[in-house]
Amino acid sequence: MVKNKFQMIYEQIAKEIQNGTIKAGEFLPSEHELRQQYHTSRETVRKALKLLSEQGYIQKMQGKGSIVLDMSKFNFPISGLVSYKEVSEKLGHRSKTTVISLREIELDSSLKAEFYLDESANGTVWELVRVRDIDEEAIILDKDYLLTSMVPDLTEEISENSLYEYIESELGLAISFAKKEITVEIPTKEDRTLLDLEDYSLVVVVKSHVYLEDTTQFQLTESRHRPDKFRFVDFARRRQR
Amino acid sequence: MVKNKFQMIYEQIAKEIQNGTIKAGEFLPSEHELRQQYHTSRETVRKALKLLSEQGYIQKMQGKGSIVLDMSKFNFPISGLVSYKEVSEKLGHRSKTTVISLREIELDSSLKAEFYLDESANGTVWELVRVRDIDEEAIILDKDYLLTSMVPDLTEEISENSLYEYIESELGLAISFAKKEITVEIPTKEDRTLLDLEDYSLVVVVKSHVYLEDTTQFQLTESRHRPDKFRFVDFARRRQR
DNA sequence: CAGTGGTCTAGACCACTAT
DNA sequence: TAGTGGTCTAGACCACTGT
Repeated sequence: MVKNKFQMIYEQIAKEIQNGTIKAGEFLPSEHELRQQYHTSRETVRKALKLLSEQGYIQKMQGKGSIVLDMSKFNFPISGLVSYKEVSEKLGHRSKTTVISLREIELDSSLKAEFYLDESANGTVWELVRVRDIDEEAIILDKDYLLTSMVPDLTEEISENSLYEYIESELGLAISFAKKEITVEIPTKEDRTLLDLEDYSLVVVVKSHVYLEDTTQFQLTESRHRPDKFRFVDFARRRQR
Repeated sequence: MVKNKFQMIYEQIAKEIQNGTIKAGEFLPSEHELRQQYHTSRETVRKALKLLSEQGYIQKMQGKGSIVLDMSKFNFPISGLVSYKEVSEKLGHRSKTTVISLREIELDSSLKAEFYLDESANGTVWELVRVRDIDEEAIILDKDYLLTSMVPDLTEEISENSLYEYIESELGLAISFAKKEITVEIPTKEDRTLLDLEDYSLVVVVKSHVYLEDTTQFQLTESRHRPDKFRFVDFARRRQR
């Protein structure tokens, strides 16, 4: 699957930490030892350790070694661009996705602005509206806009499964980065109609601009959550100053 | 200040991007050229570019080069562990911090759990309560808990300025990483008393567990925001699968 | 094809931590 | 002092992009 040596080492060690083969609080073998174990150079080992550190698996300490962190304290960070399907599978939620509507619409001014397109641009986007049920309650309203120029064929069936899977595996597009913005807003009529909002007077809105490897923006997602069920967890490292 | 070559290169290029010396959509010089410009090796150049890429300055494209991204689209991500003072300075907000209370309290069960301490542990923590005014309105309630064993002396004066500055510069402690959690809750009486909540029936709560380089947890922060003023922006890259 | 970035190597020297 | 991670080097080969 992945052929890079440093990715292999990363995955191997990550697995050992998840297994409990190496426990929180213990030190990894030194970079020198890992170099021998994996028959590789030190820089390659260090690339793997850098990844582990960024993902919150380990903490590197100069002069001492790399200690394994207790990731159970961090319970599943949702950061780092993961799709709803990937997250909910990890959590083992009883979730269901219903496609409310899927249609091709003309780019209007507001969409052009969101896609940073020129006002003179024209074309169409897919507008996809989905509701996520968790434990039999309609909790999340997902509104997606995708440029039809990049995703020509989209069906309700694909939308019920994972968009990302289809885009990455079938279309071969490489999703690279995103800007996410979390705000709190007053529910729209659509929110009230489609979600089980109970008495809540606000919804949490996660707006994402998603970009491909070639820096073209191809997706805009607005994820509207019932506030009591919303939870965002992030693991962040402080940059050296 | 920073002596590492790759950090210097990173800062230099970052500055040129912020200046507009290199504009969004343009390509950086190739790694080969940068190596010559900075009289260094290619791996060192690559370390700098890796950082730029992680921070959202550039996008690397194999076979083509490194293109400068339009960061104005991302307007100031707040992720990556930056203190309130650092953020509000960047934004140029008219903000004011008021210390409501600062006292030393015994660790109770709930705090021990938050600090992942054994139930048999004992000791004290600083409990610091501050209100942040933005444009003359009380918008954010910050509740901090710091282990007194690590931060023996804390004064109201320090608390009004930046805690992090004091901790890093004065105490020489190295803040390394944090877990952040964003949820939405019903306001407490304290929230209602101290904040200008208007008619809002919910507050956004950002809870952070902050760790030092040696992996000891030393701070717990609960930042409670009036929902209409809350905004969290994040730039995330998708990990290769 | 030439030019670009991606991976990997073997080795050097430095800074920090322990004993 | 020995062992650890942090930085830097010079070079090799590969994969991808454009012409």
